[in-house]
Amino acid sequence: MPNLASIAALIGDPSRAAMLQALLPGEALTAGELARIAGIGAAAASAQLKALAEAGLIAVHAQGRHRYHRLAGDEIAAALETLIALPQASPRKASPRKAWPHGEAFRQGRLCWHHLAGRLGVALHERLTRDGWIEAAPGGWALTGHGLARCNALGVDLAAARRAPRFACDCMDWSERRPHLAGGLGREVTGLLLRRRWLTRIEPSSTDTLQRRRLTCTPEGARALRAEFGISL
Amino acid sequence: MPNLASIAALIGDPSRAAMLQALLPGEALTAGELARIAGIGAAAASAQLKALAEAGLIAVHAQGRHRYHRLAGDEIAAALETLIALPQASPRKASPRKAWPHGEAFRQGRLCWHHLAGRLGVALHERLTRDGWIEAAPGGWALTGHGLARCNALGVDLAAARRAPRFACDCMDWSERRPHLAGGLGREVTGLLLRRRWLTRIEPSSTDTLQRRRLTCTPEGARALRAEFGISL
DNA sequence: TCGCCGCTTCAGCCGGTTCCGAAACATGGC
DNA sequence: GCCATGTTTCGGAACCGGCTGAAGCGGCGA
Repeated sequence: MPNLASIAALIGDPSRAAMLQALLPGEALTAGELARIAGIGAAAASAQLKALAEAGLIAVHAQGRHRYHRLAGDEIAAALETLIALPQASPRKASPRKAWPHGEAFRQGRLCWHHLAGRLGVALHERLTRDGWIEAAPGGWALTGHGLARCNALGVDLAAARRAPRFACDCMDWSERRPHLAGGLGREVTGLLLRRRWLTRIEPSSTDTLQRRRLTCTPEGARALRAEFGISL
Repeated sequence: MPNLASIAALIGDPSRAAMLQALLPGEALTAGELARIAGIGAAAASAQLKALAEAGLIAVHAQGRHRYHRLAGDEIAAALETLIALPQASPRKASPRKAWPHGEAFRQGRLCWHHLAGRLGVALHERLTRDGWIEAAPGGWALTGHGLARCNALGVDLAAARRAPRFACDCMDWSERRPHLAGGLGREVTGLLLRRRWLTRIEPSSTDTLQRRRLTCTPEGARALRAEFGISL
């Protein structure tokens, strides 16, 4: 019952919130990087990261003298996005559908955890279900025979996708209010789109966490998405 | 940018979190009631409620010497539910699909803000879209001609529904991971189901916020839902 | 009009939390 | 083996935020 307060309090600290936002694109960052992002010393960052890990919000992976931190799962990322989207959703003066302050480009395509979100993500999800690539299964989605063939043809690493805690499930898209594809399959498909440069990070080096997550479609990507998935922008 | 931290901090205080949870069923409560629920004095409660109202999380309605407080919108309720559902979603030991601690009955049907959520809510949403009661519209859903006729036949107060900030939109259901119906229409339909006693609150007087939100289907309700909506449990 | 009740404001206290610096530990390169 | 780098632990100080109690305001009923 005290879950709500304890978890929200954990997210509510400015330093921890900055770290969590920095992890939203899905990359794993070291303790030092996170400390710099949050603007605090290494000692303080260490303590905060320990608290986040103990609460199960982030996962830690030690590699040599570095410790890589990443969000613990899709649900965490989705919950963070929901909270970030909240202020927009409280229309003090009954302003209907106020423009998202970070611009339409952010709405178009972005990384949520490490799968595709925004209009592109929702469109992809819709095509996969409607064209029979995936079908409902206990706890999420499973590939159909058709989907299996198409994924193999595209070069999606299905083995990696199956190693994820969940193979394929929905993740609510706050900007579109419809689900997009999450889980291992969502991650692998998104990775493929990025590797093929059908989608590109707009400002991967930006210090602004929101900007770092923005995705855009390349010209060849637009053609390929139409040919492979039937998505037209 | 500091939205995440400020909002989460607001929810993160134990007293405020208790108040917000108490408001989740959608009822409006007075400052005194909320103070008692949170276990703090009237003075402290007043300050906290002021902060929540200024942040746009709750709406206040003065009536005589009472001040009624309620959640400011569907999005707020949905975000709170997402956070409450989080701990379940962090499988420390990779336990797949651990049972929701509050039991299956909570998953079956419940109030989210003041519309129907859980398996029943998702089933209703699916029938309404699939049977052509509602169709996609800018910012949410609109009634079709068919849906209009059916709602009028059932006695749904559409005028009240249209007075809501949004007529009909999706709200993500964390337990089912599919959308259920929110907005004014969602509220009015749910109100109708409760008035007709097709659904009933299981323990409306419980002090446990979660228990107060549980809904169950009466025998006649099961028959009616099948006849009117084609929903079979 | 008076008194009751709900709520708000104000001052002051108290507790918790976060931060930094110093030191210790661990790792990897030379 | 030694040093540089990354990270954690410890102690102490400062800050912030919430709570209580008393007083003030406004509505309601007698």
